[in-house]
Amino acid sequence: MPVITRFAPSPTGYLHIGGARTALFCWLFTKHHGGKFLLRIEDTDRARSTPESIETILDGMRWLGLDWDNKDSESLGYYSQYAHFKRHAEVARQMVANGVAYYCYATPEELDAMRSEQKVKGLPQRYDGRWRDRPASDAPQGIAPVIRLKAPQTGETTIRDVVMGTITVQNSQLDDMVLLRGDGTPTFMLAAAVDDHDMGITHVIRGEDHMTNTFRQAYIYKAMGWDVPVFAHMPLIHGPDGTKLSKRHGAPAVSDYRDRGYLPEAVNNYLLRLCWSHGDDEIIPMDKAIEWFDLDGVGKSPARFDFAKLGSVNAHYIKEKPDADLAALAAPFVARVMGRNLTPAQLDLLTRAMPDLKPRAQTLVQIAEMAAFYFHEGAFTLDDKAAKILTPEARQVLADLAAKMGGLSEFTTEAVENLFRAYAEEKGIKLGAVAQPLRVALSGSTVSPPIFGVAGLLGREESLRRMEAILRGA
RNA sequence: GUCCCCUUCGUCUAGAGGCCUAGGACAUUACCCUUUCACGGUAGUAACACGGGUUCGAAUCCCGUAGGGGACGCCA
Repeated sequence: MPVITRFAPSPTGYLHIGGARTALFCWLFTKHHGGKFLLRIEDTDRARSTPESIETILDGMRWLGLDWDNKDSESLGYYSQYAHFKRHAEVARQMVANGVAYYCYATPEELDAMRSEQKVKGLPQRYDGRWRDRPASDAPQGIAPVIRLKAPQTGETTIRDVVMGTITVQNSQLDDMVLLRGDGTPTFMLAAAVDDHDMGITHVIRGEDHMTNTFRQAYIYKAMGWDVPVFAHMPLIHGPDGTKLSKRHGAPAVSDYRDRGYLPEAVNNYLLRLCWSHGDDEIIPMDKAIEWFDLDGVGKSPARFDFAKLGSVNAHYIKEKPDADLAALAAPFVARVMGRNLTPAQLDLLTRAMPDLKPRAQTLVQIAEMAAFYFHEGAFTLDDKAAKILTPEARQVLADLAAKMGGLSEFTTEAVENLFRAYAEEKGIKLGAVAQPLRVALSGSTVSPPIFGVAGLLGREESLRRMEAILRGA
């Protein structure tokens, strides 16, 4: 039987990085087995679902390269749960007709009161089944009832989960959850089960926070006589402090990673290694991931998110990326730092500078910050450290060398370096004593890529302009 | 509170009863390389939550304890 999986986010905000990890595992599992990976947007909560949010999710998925297989077969480009609400309602009503679900007229206020009371008494907070066995004649006027599942109250339920193992729960722990709301829209509990069945999903891969829902959804399958899919619940990703990863931890959305200059291949690689491993392998490109990934390798314990490690993985993929590609990716970040877009000539310079920039950065943002000086116009604002370099001696060095640089027959990195080395040797001073003043003059800072290379890239005219500007400045 | 799950270096993990003096990666420390900063290289610090079993032998199996996480909505 071919594998069919789905990723089913609700469009009520951004694409959560934890959700992306689940999607990645799901996608990898599907690709590994040559199956189909479907995208379903769970937009039944009309009050909270937004089109912007859907676009954000789609964007995130595309950025990560997690393409779904139903984008051409659905009119919207994905399966919309809300579009199928009639089907969900029909199933709910059928369950009532079959005696496995019932109408409940309890108001939300009434249920709130019930839960508060349970909490005060230290009892489990569960629906108490007050309408479970009441005859239809008791139905009050003017209240739109919900439909609840008539869950079994005795015995136990066992589900087999590929990751979590065989788990059994006493049915007395289950309550009668709402399947259809008073307004006729389905709840997640119903809609997800019905859609998974209708879409032919063979493997339900989702976050561990859905674990307890599984026991209850199992009854929907049973009541409808449907085959139960294979369940696989992924451990959650926690923040550095061990609690559920959220806004509080800084970067909960996939878009945050793009904005911070992480490469999608690095994010995927990092995410892949959370709760899953392949021996001692750390750098795992997508093709290898597809080859190696399977659900039996997924661990049960949650993982904490570590930005330092993500940074190092990102640094690896940055070094690996061709200069021109990287320059194109970094250009918007450089533009952000400079406050204006790069000209084609500047993009070309950025590309040529990339070999010097790449090994020094963990993110595109860092590349941009480091590269900004190449495109700087006017005088630099020097910090204390840089200003301190410019002693009268250093100024003399710069003045001497500026004159010599003007006379260089060929203005290349090697020529400038040879010139400076010869000068340092001749004067009996360290190379640093000539290189640092040049660095400050050309980059405006005490830290930069190798400075002779910078001079070579900037060219004679611009290099001399910057040196003279520094010499003119007090 | 009730139920479910989890527990190897700071973090991600390897580990399927003897290969474990517990391996790798990130982080961290020192040194080397070096025109600054990085990259790279070398070396180091650092963990089987605790307590009982089972066994000739346990990080690996069992039980308990503690700690952590998750779920308990007309959210998904």
